[in-house]
Amino acid sequence: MKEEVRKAGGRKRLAIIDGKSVFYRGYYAMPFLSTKDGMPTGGVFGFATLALELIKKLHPDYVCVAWDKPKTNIRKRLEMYPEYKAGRKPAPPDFYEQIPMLQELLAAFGWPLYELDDYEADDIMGTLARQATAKDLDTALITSDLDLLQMIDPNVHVYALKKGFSNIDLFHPESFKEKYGVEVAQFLDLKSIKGDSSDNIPGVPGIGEKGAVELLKQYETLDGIYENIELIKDSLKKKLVAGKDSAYLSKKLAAIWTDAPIKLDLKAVDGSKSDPIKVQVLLEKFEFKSMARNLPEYMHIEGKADLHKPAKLTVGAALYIKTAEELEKLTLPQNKNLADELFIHAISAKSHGQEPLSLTISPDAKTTITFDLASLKPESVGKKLKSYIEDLPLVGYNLKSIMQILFTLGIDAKHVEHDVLVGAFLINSLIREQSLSELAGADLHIHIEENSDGTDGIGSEADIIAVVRGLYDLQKKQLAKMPKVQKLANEIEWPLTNVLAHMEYQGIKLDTKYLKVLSVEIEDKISDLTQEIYGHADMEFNIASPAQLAEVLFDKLKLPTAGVKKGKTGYSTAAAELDKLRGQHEIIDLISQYREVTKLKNTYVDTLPEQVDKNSRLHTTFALTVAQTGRLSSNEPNLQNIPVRTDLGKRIRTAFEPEPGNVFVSADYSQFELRIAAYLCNDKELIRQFNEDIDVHTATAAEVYGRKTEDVTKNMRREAKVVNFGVMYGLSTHGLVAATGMSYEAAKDFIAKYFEVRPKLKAYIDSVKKQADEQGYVENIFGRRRPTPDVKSSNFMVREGAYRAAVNMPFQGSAADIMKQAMVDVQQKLEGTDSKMLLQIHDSVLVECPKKDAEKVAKILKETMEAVIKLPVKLTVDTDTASTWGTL
DNA sequence: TCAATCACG
DNA sequence: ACGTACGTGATTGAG
Repeated sequence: MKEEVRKAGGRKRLAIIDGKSVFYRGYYAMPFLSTKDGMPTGGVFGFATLALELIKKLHPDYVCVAWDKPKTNIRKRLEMYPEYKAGRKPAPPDFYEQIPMLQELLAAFGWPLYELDDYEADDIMGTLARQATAKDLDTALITSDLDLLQMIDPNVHVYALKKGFSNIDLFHPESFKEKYGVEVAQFLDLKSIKGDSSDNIPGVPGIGEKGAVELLKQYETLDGIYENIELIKDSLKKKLVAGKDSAYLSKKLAAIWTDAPIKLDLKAVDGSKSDPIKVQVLLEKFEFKSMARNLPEYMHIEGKADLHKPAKLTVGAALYIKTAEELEKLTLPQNKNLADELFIHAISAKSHGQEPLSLTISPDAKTTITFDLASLKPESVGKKLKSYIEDLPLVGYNLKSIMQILFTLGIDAKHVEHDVLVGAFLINSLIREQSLSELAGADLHIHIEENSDGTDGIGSEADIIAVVRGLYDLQKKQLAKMPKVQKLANEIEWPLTNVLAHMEYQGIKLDTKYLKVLSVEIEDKISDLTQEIYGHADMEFNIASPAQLAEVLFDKLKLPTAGVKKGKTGYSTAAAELDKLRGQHEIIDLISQYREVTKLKNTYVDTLPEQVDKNSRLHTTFALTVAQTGRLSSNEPNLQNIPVRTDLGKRIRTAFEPEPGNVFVSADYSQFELRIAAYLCNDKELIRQFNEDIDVHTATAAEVYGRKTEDVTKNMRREAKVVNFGVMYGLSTHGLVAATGMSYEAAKDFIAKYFEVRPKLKAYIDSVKKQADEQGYVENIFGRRRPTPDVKSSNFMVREGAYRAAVNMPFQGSAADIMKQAMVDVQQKLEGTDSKMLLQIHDSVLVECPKKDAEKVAKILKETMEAVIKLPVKLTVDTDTASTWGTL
């Protein structure tokens, strides 16, 4: 495995940034950069770019920023030479406008900014560098001001910004000499002769860099030159004599003072105090999008491995078992006690444990044993390892998938100690890449080349185990600081792993023959619809192409575009927009039908049968690390969005069937999220209504309209229902209009009234927004966190969207985790029976069981799910039994 | 690879 | 002035 560059000798490194000079570079490099609101951001951008480069490349342990205090910084030098830095133009106003942003950014990085009266940034940097050397640190000075080159020594290097700001020149003693032709120690002498026009330092008039270098090569120092002045040829001598005072003044002026009244406080400059979330939030706010996206890898997250060195991994001796004899002879290493973790990894050619390839176990850091499952007999490996693996607490990456490989060996491992994939997500759900090598790179700073096929480039099994071990150690520390999240992991996520593994492995049977018949039937329907549509359009076109369809509707048929939404590519033809045109032309309804039918055919009827196993069962994968709220998601195939709303949809569901002699039992939470909302905001009236089985939508309508329950019309109830759900999504007036067709005024009134009736709900929503603002994340009942960086966005849409998502999280997320807990409890109750949980669809579960057990199972489901958590508001579960999924 | 669309909760 | 419901995944057309 490759390692990042490491500092020689492992000395700690201090980076001191010349804040203003870096800022200036950015400011002039990107003069027109600004946010959408017109706030100039060029300087901040430059600084941020450099800051991230710095973290990425230098891995500093300590960081601080030196700042030229405007006006007073050069007071002392002016006493010596009133012309010092004369001719400098004052910074333009939009430069200073950006300073508050810079300060915010520095606060997020946790980097202190030092400025002093009478001392320039150079002096502050020089002083701190000297003190750092005394403390045995390496120092990196980051600046575009070459004066600092005089500070270079074996422990102090200068990183000089060239044009732009990601282009950096490193100066150490050798490179300095190479570039200037003199030693670092001669820097001041050089400058005292050649001067510096930018600082208005005079030097010796008439002698430039070339002449100065020649003189210094011969006489070494300024003093040396004047001591030997008689040896110098006349023309040069004349200039030197005339400029003697000027030369010595220049030397004094250019000298950096290393005695500034400041003390290097290592605690104050500790670079590990950076708050990556805050930094990300700010970068988003400043609209440095790609910078914000590419951040986490470089950033130091509390508890992570030190940035300057990759985590130390111990790669154990690898034992490879590939023959029956070797398996026979193997003595399994005994753990000292049963509490010791067993690290485990397994690979199969296909998902759900099919065609297993290898299994690796590692009881301690020195030992890894890999079993070649492609050549060994599954039963013999299972026999050897079953009780060993089942008894030990397991640690691995994606244990849900590993468990299914174990199933093929007859091993049912239930004891999860920690899963580093799920753990990484619980700690920070914003991680984008979740492969083991990405996690190793981002969190352990171990960089692994990806294989060309995109698989993990981690070579041997022993390496994989070492990485898992490293991530486990790290995440344990991180979770120790998030006790609620650790509890959530222990009590819900880890036990759920085995439950989901069984569900995925079990699969659900599909009547593929029936779907083939249905497919043909739909084909006829589609060709009929197609011909009719072509007839109306008086031309043939691709109905499935929104672009072509819009052209036919709005250009050819001249349907009115008033009120129709426009996207980037033109007028929208989405169902909601087509609805607005319904009645204007017969073609609209035909297109809607065409859409429904082709969608269902392409997505379900034709594709699901292709995905069944040899027993005609479909195996989905439930993802634990996708949905930001903590919900499960389902993919390949997605069995959480099988149609149900239309007739054709229900017919598709009938293709899902139990084995002969079995039935399906379903159980779903009624008004799941709304009940949780009632609890979370502690609205006594809403809680009462739920607990007394009152129809909450009707009751809400009655309250809002100030009527008796019996006077609530169907339409009023409908509106109330829309709002009841809408508030959990951060409903707006516009949204309500879109959903109900109410007038804008009526919708506004309704919402105002609604919150008058439910002040607690309003207060709760506001408190969640405040949390999102202030702590950068929101959490659900169990302490699961959702980071909310976008609430700081300066983009109205992004920001408001982030607030809505934040508000929704406690509702959707609490429901999600209650359901997960319920599944763990249900599984435990069904353990050892012939009843199998097959699917979870957010607020419901589907169980397959023998016909005779149906009633008993329904009772278990209802009782278990209702009792999963004790809340002031009652959770109600409805159950149903049927012989296909479509007839539930 | 992205945007649009639509299936579900 | 902006222009919306929250959370997903799969398919399709088009660049």
